[in-house]
Amino acid sequence: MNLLKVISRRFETALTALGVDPSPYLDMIRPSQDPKFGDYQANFAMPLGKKLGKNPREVAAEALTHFQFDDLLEPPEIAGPGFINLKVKESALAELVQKEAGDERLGIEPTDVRKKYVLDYSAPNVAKPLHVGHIRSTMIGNSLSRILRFLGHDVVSDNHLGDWGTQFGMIIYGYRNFLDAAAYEKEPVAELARLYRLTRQLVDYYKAKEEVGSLLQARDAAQLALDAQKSKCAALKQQDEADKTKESKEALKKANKERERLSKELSSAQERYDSVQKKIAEVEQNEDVLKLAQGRETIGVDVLAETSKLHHGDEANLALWRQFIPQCMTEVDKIYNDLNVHFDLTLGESFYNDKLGPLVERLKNAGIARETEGAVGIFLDGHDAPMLIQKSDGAYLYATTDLATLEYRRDAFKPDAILYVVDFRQSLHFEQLFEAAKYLGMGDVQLVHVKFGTVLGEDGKPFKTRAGKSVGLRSLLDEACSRAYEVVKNNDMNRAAEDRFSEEEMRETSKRVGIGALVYADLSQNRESDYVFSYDKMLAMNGNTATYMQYAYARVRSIFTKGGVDVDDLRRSFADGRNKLTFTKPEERALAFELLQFHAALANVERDFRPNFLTAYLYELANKYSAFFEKCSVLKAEDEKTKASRLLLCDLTARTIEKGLDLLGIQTVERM
RNA sequence: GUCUCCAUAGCUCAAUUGGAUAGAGCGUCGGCCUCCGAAGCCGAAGGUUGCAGGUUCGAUUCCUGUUGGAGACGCCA
Repeated sequence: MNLLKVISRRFETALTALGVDPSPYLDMIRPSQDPKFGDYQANFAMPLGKKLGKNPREVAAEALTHFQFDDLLEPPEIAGPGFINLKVKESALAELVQKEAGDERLGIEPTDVRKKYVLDYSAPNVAKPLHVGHIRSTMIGNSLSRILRFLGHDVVSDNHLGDWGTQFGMIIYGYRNFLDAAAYEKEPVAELARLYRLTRQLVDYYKAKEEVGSLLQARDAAQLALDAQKSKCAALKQQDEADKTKESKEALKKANKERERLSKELSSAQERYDSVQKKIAEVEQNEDVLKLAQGRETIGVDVLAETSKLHHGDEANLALWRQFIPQCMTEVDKIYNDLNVHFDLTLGESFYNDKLGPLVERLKNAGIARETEGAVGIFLDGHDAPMLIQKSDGAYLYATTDLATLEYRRDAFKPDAILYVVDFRQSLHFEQLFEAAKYLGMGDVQLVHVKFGTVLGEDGKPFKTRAGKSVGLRSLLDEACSRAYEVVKNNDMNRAAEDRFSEEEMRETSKRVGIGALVYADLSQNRESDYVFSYDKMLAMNGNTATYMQYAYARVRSIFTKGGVDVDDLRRSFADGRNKLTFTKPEERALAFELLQFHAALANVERDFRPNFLTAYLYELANKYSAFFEKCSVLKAEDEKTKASRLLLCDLTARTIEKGLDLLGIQTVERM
């Protein structure tokens, strides 16, 4: 039940009766930010008063004469410049909450504007291990998929794997040249990862050797420029001290700014130089690797050749590729399993391989794409550079696959909307892609780049460990579980011996708690902002965390266990009128009202594709429950009626938390 | 050089899209377990929302300028 919607509809009637078009004003009815202003507030009287040239308070009063409220609300109050404060009647509130408690779907009716969504998320490059950066796309997409489904939409989730790029050229090259057959026999995934890293290292090595000279020159040039600017600044400073005019001051300021810019340029040139030096040193200081490097000056083009052969249907390379893919996927799938992530489809880039050539031909023939400097591109309105869809060597690009994917999805699923849960740095690419989609006649499909920010290290740069390697998702998950294990075990020690967890229960519990914390930490962030990675923050277990909600849930469950409550009978007793929800303390009412806001929270998520509206709601709910828990004894309530009433609030709270967490991909535990 | 995004408490982040006194967590300080689970609760301190203008009944939110940070910008994905 979305109470706000009901109230909105009634105001729609009231405003229409006033003779105004209600549509722009209905959004101005919203939950109050402060309980002293009631439960909801309507803010339309001020702009409306302005428009009608009347006193806003009068407008409010007039609207209220047409507003039917007495079954739902206390008499509305007009406050301040013309705010209308609304408070839900206790009897109505009790009735609504009872209804939700008796409903499988917690009172949330499936939407009446059912849409078909294609949801594109996760999309890792399967040749490489997943790292911390992959968690955002994966978890945001996964929770959106669950939420949209629950709201009644049709969702096709598709994992657009990177299974066809240069990385496979690397692995194939590595396999042909560096394979340790015994290791491959024993642990194929680890060996493939090693081959990838080694080949990559050697490619980088020769590239670095090629670049090192010019990078050194660039650094020296930057140094010279900076030195020159420094003396210029010194001269200008002397000048200024002598003249002390406005002009001399300006000139000095400008020169100093330029000096700062040059200084930054120098450090970035230095950084680039150091980075290639390091790559060279890493190879040359390791005898074994150096030996492998010798005589492979052409490894860069050789790797590309392997990739190209694969793309052009070379049987030997295709056979290797078919052998590698499932091996690469075992580890990825294991992580998906741990994270409670599912896909309806997994159509990687390779799936579109044979569609690329014909697509480019069609676009050329239709005059949408044309040749430019040997390559083929689509020239788009509002963009200087064309979107290239074929390289001058004939190879296809990212954009080509994306266009082919777009067409395939249009034809296969006929979606109303396609959502791409992808890093914000690809904004421009999607702008171009969506623009190009119009040329393909897809103007009626809603295309959304659900963008998210970068995971940063403590230095404010995209996250890397000190060794320069990104934190693997596997080790992050393991760390999450082991930290949770400590806490769970510590708590368990305080229990009576006969109540303690078995080792297996302990492991399962700490897995749910640890991974829940990790997932929640990501989803509770506004997806558009970058965030700084920290183990302590990602794996925290108090405050606004999944653990807090899981804890609230476990406390409810423990009341039911301890009280020997038959939940089914409890629910029935309200349905058949034996019991009735009543509020004797303010904490009960506050909790009941919060329970009613679940639908609105999900609607907010749907509007902006932002799961953090749901986490914020769950936190608020668990918070209200904690206050209720402190102030209202359940099992030792004053009388049986109050006890039953409170038990129902507990039951609905637990179910709402469980459902809410489930929609985020997080599991609950009965005890923790 | 062009374009995009960001700037909120000591730190990390919110703020239901323009609403009333800007909220949490962590950290700091002080209270609360003979009482359904203290992974909790209650309270205190902490803010010129980067800066300067503008729009209006009302601005963290919209506009202009400015400073600082991040990112993207035809043959990578």
